[in-house]
Amino acid sequence: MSSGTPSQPVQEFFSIGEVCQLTDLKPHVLRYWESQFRFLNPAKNRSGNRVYQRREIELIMLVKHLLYTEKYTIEGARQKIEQYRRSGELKPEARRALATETVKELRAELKSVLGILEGS
DNA sequence: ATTCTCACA
DNA sequence: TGTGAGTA
Repeated sequence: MSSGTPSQPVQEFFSIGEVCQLTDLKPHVLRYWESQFRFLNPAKNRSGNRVYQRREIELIMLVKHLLYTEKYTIEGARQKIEQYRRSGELKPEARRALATETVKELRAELKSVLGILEGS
Protein backbone atom coordinates (compact mmCIF):
# COMPACT_ATOMS: atom_id res chain seq x y z
CA MET A 1 0.00 0.00 0.00
CA SER A 2 1.12 3.52 -0.58
CA SER A 3 -0.18 4.95 2.66
CA GLY A 4 0.08 4.40 6.36
CA THR A 5 2.79 1.86 6.97
CA PRO A 6 2.60 1.33 10.76
CA SER A 7 6.26 0.47 11.05
CA GLN A 8 7.37 3.73 9.49
CA PRO A 9 5.86 6.79 11.19
CA VAL A 10 4.72 9.52 8.83
CA GLN A 11 6.42 12.83 9.24
CA GLU A 12 4.15 15.35 10.88
CA PHE A 13 5.98 18.68 10.70
CA PHE A 14 7.97 20.23 7.90
CA SER A 15 10.37 23.12 7.53
CA ILE A 16 9.93 25.56 4.68
CA GLY A 17 12.90 23.93 3.02
CA GLU A 18 11.26 20.52 3.07
CA VAL A 19 8.00 21.94 1.78
CA CYS A 20 9.89 23.58 -1.05
CA GLN A 21 11.52 20.31 -1.98
CA LEU A 22 8.15 18.55 -1.82
CA THR A 23 6.24 21.15 -3.84
CA ASP A 24 9.05 22.36 -6.07
CA LEU A 25 8.45 25.97 -5.07
CA LYS A 26 10.86 28.61 -3.80
CA PRO A 27 10.73 29.90 -0.21
CA HIS A 28 9.99 33.47 -1.26
CA VAL A 29 7.01 32.23 -3.28
CA LEU A 30 5.60 30.41 -0.27
CA ARG A 31 6.06 33.51 1.87
CA TYR A 32 4.42 35.65 -0.77
CA TRP A 33 1.44 33.34 -0.97
CA GLU A 34 1.03 33.68 2.74
CA SER A 35 0.34 37.34 2.18
CA GLN A 36 -2.23 36.51 -0.49
CA PHE A 37 -4.13 33.57 0.95
CA ARG A 38 -5.37 33.78 4.52
CA PHE A 39 -5.64 30.02 4.87
CA LEU A 40 -1.91 29.65 4.41
CA ASN A 41 -0.69 30.46 7.91
CA PRO A 42 2.04 28.10 8.98
CA ALA A 43 2.77 28.15 12.69
CA LYS A 44 6.11 29.51 13.85
CA ASN A 45 8.38 27.72 16.23
CA ARG A 46 10.24 29.30 19.13
CA SER A 47 12.81 30.83 16.80
CA GLY A 48 10.24 32.19 14.40
CA ASN A 49 10.70 29.59 11.71
CA ARG A 50 7.68 28.30 9.82
CA VAL A 51 6.42 24.85 10.80
CA TYR A 52 4.11 23.31 8.21
CA GLN A 53 1.52 20.59 8.76
CA ARG A 54 0.68 18.12 6.03
CA ARG A 55 -2.70 19.72 5.40
CA GLU A 56 -1.03 23.03 4.68
CA ILE A 57 1.18 21.37 2.15
CA GLU A 58 -1.89 19.98 0.45
CA LEU A 59 -3.33 23.46 0.28
CA ILE A 60 -0.09 24.73 -1.17
CA MET A 61 -0.26 22.05 -3.83
CA LEU A 62 -3.81 23.08 -4.59
CA VAL A 63 -2.84 26.74 -4.94
CA LYS A 64 0.09 25.79 -7.11
CA HIS A 65 -2.21 23.81 -9.35
CA LEU A 66 -4.71 26.62 -9.63
CA LEU A 67 -2.04 29.23 -10.34
CA TYR A 68 0.38 27.38 -12.59
CA THR A 69 -1.65 24.60 -14.21
CA GLU A 70 -5.04 26.23 -14.51
CA LYS A 71 -3.40 29.63 -14.83
CA TYR A 72 -5.67 31.43 -12.43
CA THR A 73 -4.70 34.82 -11.08
CA ILE A 74 -4.21 35.16 -7.34
CA GLU A 75 -7.67 36.66 -7.10
CA GLY A 76 -9.11 33.95 -9.30
CA ALA A 77 -7.57 31.24 -7.18
CA ARG A 78 -8.98 32.89 -4.07
CA GLN A 79 -12.46 32.85 -5.52
CA LYS A 80 -12.08 29.30 -6.76
CA ILE A 81 -11.00 28.08 -3.36
CA GLU A 82 -13.81 30.05 -1.78
CA GLN A 83 -16.10 28.24 -4.18
CA TYR A 84 -14.67 24.87 -3.14
CA ARG A 85 -15.24 25.88 0.44
CA ARG A 86 -18.89 26.52 -0.19
CA SER A 87 -19.63 23.57 -2.44
CA GLY A 88 -17.50 21.28 -0.34
CA GLU A 89 -16.00 19.59 -3.35
CA LEU A 90 -13.02 19.92 -5.64
CA LYS A 91 -13.04 19.64 -9.41
CA PRO A 92 -11.53 16.45 -10.80
CA GLU A 93 -8.48 18.34 -12.10
CA ALA A 94 -7.66 19.81 -8.75
CA ARG A 95 -8.33 16.51 -7.11
CA ARG A 96 -5.97 14.81 -9.52
CA ALA A 97 -3.33 17.42 -8.89
CA LEU A 98 -3.31 16.56 -5.23
CA ALA A 99 -3.21 12.83 -5.85
CA THR A 100 -0.70 13.00 -8.65
CA GLU A 101 2.04 14.72 -6.72
CA THR A 102 4.48 11.89 -6.24
CA VAL A 103 4.61 12.51 -2.52
CA LYS A 104 2.65 9.56 -1.19
CA GLU A 105 2.74 10.70 2.39
CA LEU A 106 0.97 13.91 1.55
CA ARG A 107 -2.01 12.07 0.12
CA ALA A 108 -4.63 12.72 2.76
CA GLU A 109 -8.32 12.97 2.05
CA LEU A 110 -9.65 16.15 0.53
CA LYS A 111 -11.84 16.44 3.56
CA SER A 112 -8.82 17.47 5.51
CA VAL A 113 -8.13 20.18 2.98
CA LEU A 114 -11.70 21.38 3.00
CA GLY A 115 -11.57 21.30 6.76
CA ILE A 116 -8.74 23.75 6.83
CA LEU A 117 -10.55 25.89 4.32
CA GLU A 118 -13.32 26.40 6.85
CA GLY A 119 -13.15 29.94 8.10
CA SER A 120 -10.70 31.25 5.55
C1' DA B 1 23.88 25.47 6.48
C1' DT B 2 18.99 27.34 6.97
C1' DT B 3 15.45 30.61 7.68
C1' DC B 4 13.68 35.27 8.73
C1' DT B 5 12.30 40.17 7.61
C1' DC B 6 12.63 43.99 4.80
C1' DA B 7 13.77 46.56 0.77
C1' DC B 8 13.87 47.08 -4.04
C1' DA B 9 14.03 45.91 -9.08
C1' DT C 1 8.49 37.07 -8.55
C1' DG C 2 13.50 37.38 -7.89
C1' DT C 3 17.43 38.85 -5.28
C1' DG C 4 20.38 40.77 -1.81
C1' DA C 5 21.42 42.43 2.96
C1' DG C 6 21.92 41.48 7.72
C1' DT C 7 20.05 38.24 11.41
C1' DA C 8 18.93 34.50 14.54
